[in-house]
Amino acid sequence: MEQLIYIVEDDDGVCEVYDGAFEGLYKTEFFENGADFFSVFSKNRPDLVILDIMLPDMDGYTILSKIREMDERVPVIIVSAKSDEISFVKGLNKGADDYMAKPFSIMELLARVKTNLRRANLYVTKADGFLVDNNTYKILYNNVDLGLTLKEFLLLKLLISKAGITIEREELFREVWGESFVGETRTIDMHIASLREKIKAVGGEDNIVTVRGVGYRYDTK
Amino acid sequence: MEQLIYIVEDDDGVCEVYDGAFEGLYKTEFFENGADFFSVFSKNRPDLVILDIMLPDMDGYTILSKIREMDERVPVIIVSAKSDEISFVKGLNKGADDYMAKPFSIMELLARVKTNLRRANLYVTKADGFLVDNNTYKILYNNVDLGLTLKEFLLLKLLISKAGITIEREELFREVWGESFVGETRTIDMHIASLREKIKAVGGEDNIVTVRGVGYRYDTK
DNA sequence: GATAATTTTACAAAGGCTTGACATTAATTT
DNA sequence: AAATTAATGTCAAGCCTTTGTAAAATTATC
Repeated sequence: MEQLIYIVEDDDGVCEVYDGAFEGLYKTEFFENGADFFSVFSKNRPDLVILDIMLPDMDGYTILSKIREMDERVPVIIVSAKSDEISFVKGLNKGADDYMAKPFSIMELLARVKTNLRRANLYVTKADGFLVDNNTYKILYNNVDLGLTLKEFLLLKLLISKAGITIEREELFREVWGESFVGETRTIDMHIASLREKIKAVGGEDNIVTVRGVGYRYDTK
Repeated sequence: MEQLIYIVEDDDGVCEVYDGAFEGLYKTEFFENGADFFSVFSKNRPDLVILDIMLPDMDGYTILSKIREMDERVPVIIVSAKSDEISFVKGLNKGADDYMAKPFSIMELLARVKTNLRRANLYVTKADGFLVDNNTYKILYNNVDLGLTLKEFLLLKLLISKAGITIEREELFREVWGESFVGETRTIDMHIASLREKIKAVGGEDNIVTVRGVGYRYDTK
């Protein structure tokens, strides 16, 4: 699975550097400004974001906060010409995963991207045989497509990405449905049930654990 | 919940810097060399490791690899006086989560530690042979799952977290049940009883002390 | 309008929690 | 020291909440 990187950067020269560095390694998409970025990001999630903190239309930190509202986990590397600590610390506090000061070397860039991808994918790759493809919205188990619907995909992806951690029903609702928990309904259970069924259908074990009174958790073997 | 950081560093001056930076924030333990470190690490796991890559007895990368063999998840920040990229890339490839070049600032150090702890999501506390895992809602005693229900989990967690302090029945009720104390009932006693039973079942002592007329207290050995 | 996806409804099954009666123990009074 | 009182320990029955499941109803998609 080729990994996708979104790059928010308005300087063409710098974009070319990225392009050269990532060629053949990762798929990239470039965005000149925050608005362009979010029009795509809201629909499709990359595996990593490289974010220039100095942009024309929107403050980089605002973008970062918005990203974190929409996606808690996608790795964000912020890039800045300012090498002062204030912006560095500020970025990390706002939920950035890493920081690079311009100018940076190709090696440093590649190493940082690699580490951050490794980190983000740690759970996924560890999740015994599952492969989550955010581009196609498919999840494969031992290379067999589970044939999930959108809600099922989001739900299982969330569970797998937080493998080992129990996710409260309220949070599941918020993350998958984007709403706050609404009263009593069997919706979540329904989707869990079909996930279990579909996983079993391709020979997978049922590693989705019910935590009574709390929520669900995906447990690795 | 205080988090524990292991620091492998042979330079006393640098150790003092860490000490000052982390004071009151995190609990720290220092190790001068790899052998010392592993003698402790094999028995007790910290929440994060800071590893100097230049050590007298063992190559830092060897230590890193050994850590990763033993623990896939604990965040490791490598620190090096060499600011060259080779060691940086090498460390990241060997499974380090972050990298800092000496000299680094306190702010940078704290920010990196914070981010890495956040990411690790290690929400686990250890005390007195107990391991409270908020991710799975399990409490282990000597690595054996007590098999607690939710209420039992919350109750024991509360008792352990306030070890040595007697907690009034009213407070127990409020914290675990989320309500104020309602008249006379044997509910709390029941749960205490099953806790004692379950702890005994895995060979633990009964360290839950009844304080007549007040409440209960967990006493550390 | 047909098909697929999602939510709702209704009910069953499980599991956990509470209750009340009674036993036991500790503190207090006589 | 015995008696009294109050608080806690214990047990099992039953209730209540939560979850599982199937099917129907609704909503979205093409």
